[in-house]
Amino acid sequence: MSSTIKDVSRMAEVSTATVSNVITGKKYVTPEVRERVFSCMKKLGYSPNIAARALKANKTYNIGVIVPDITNPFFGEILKSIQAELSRTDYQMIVCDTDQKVEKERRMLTGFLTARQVDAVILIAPRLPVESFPQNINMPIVIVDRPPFMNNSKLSFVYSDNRTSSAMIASYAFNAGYRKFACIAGPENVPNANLRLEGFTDQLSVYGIKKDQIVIKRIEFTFEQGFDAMVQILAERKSDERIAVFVCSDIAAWGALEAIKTGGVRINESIGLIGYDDSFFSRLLELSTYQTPTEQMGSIAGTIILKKLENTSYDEPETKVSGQLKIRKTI
Amino acid sequence: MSSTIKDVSRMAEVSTATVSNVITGKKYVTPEVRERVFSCMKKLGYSPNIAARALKANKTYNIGVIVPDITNPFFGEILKSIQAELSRTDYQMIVCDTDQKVEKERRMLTGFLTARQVDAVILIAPRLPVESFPQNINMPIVIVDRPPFMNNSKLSFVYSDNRTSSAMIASYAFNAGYRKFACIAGPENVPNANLRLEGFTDQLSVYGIKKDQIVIKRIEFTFEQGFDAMVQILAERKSDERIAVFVCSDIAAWGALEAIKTGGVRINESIGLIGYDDSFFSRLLELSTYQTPTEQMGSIAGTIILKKLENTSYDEPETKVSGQLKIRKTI
DNA sequence: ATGAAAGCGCTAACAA
DNA sequence: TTGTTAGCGCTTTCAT
Repeated sequence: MSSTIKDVSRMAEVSTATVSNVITGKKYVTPEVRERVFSCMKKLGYSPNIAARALKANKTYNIGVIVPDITNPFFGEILKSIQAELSRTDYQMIVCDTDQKVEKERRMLTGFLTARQVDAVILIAPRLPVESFPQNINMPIVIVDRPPFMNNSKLSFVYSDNRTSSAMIASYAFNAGYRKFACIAGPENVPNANLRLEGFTDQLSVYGIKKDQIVIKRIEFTFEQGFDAMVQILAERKSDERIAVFVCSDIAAWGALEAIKTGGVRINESIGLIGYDDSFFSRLLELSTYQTPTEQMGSIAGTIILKKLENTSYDEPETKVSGQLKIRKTI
Repeated sequence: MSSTIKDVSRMAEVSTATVSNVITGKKYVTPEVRERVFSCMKKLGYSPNIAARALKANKTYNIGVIVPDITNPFFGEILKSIQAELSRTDYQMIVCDTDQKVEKERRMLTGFLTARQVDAVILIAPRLPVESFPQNINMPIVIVDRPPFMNNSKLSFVYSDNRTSSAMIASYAFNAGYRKFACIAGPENVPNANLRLEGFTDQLSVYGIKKDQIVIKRIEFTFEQGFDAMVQILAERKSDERIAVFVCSDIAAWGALEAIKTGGVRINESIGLIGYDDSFFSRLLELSTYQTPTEQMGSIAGTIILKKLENTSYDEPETKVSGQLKIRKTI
């Protein structure tokens, strides 16, 4: 066991209150006493017990962060910039990976909301349906990378307009001369995945291309499933048909790209490929994609959560950020 | 403010001790009382205050995890399997990214060791020099992906033999017909980086190739620096010289690969490239590399830390794991 | 300017 | 079987 405030007070021959005042600096203490206390703290290797403080102040200085997949650098980048923001303060992140499972997400969120182990929560790209989102929220929550879906003063959203950007993608592909389209879309329970599909197909309909003419595959956003979906598309394709494929997540687009290479099909001639997110590695693969500003999202999320924490009346329900189309070699 | 054990006890008309016994299940309580207590807990939406428990038990159920770069999927994979292990229990991870800075690492480690905010620490690929590693360690620590460097019953190491595997790489390159070699090595304060360089050059010396004939570049393990180092190697290379380049980290190898492509040099003919780690994306780039078993390391680290936590006499100072050479297209 | 003491919410030793 | 109570380490009010 290490030393307590009592040990310090005894050694410095003052009361624990005085030691506390020295530590917090909230009350004036004569310089000599302060010096004595400091030196005793050092001698004893004293440092305050966080749990005791947390109990007293009803504040843990922990922020729960729930993320779908920590090995995906897209989320890694967001996490990093959140931490960068928090590191200016005493707050730390408790990170939980849901493995892309709604059930785990629900359990973790409920845990955070009830156990008072954290002071606030940041939810990255959550999948919990609106209707089963907790109602009685007792701490600040920031939701990153998902369009606003409910109104609650505790809640803030940091997101980008996935529909508009997906429409841009459709326009680009059409203008590049493609007339046949496919979309490898995400799970139906990921709102952004639906928005991307809708933005894409709606824009194509403007060019007279009906939704039922578009090949649509629903997958989970993984490399393997992206690969498999593309294999199917290739198999169903009439020979020499030129298709623009919008894969709604880079990690799946990498899989699709691999399938194209494996299949010996010429990229950007027979098949045009465009992803979404612009995870770091897309640059290396020269994948055309839409760049979501991860760093910006993360740092805004961090800033908002800190403001909410220090000022309960702070209110910034929605922050929209935007990225840009990155055309490289695949379309 | 949410409800406390006192509220529950009042409502159920029992003492707080009884409520506590119901919760912990450590003492027998008559079924009727127990039911009554449970129903009151539910009615009040009660859940125990973690900070109070932590204070009482002197245990936080938090484990501090310090990682060099959370956006690097190599570390992401380790984190994920640590969390998978912890998720069977009540423990959670407090994740800190050091940004590859020794100073941040030191600060975070010291923080964890003193503030009693965590019950144990997992250090992933730490850079802190042996001599400045904390001496009086008061909680279990597991060090992942760094060779054992000190003896302390609180400390355990999970690592792989970087020297031997790097020697294998040298042998492979030599046997593939290369006679000119380069090594893009890591920072001098990363022990594994040195081991990789040594394993590589020592093995080459067996084939009669002296160290001063080998082109050696020291970099920080990033994409950009890998790129730059390769640009230099290419510039210094005599035309038509065939060189095998060992880049001691995949993330830098990706940069090197990019430089080779950009430079219009033929990979695996003029330049043979081999990385280290086998981060997920290396497969996509068809980079030859050495596969470090991240999942295994993470889950072993998790298991060990849990055992140490529940059984202070548990002692498993070193666990060595091994990976395998993955020869793909770049050498 | 400093100190005494209460109390944050919980658990556990001891009593009844 | 259940209750009373002390105390974990800290902060803060109220005295002095």
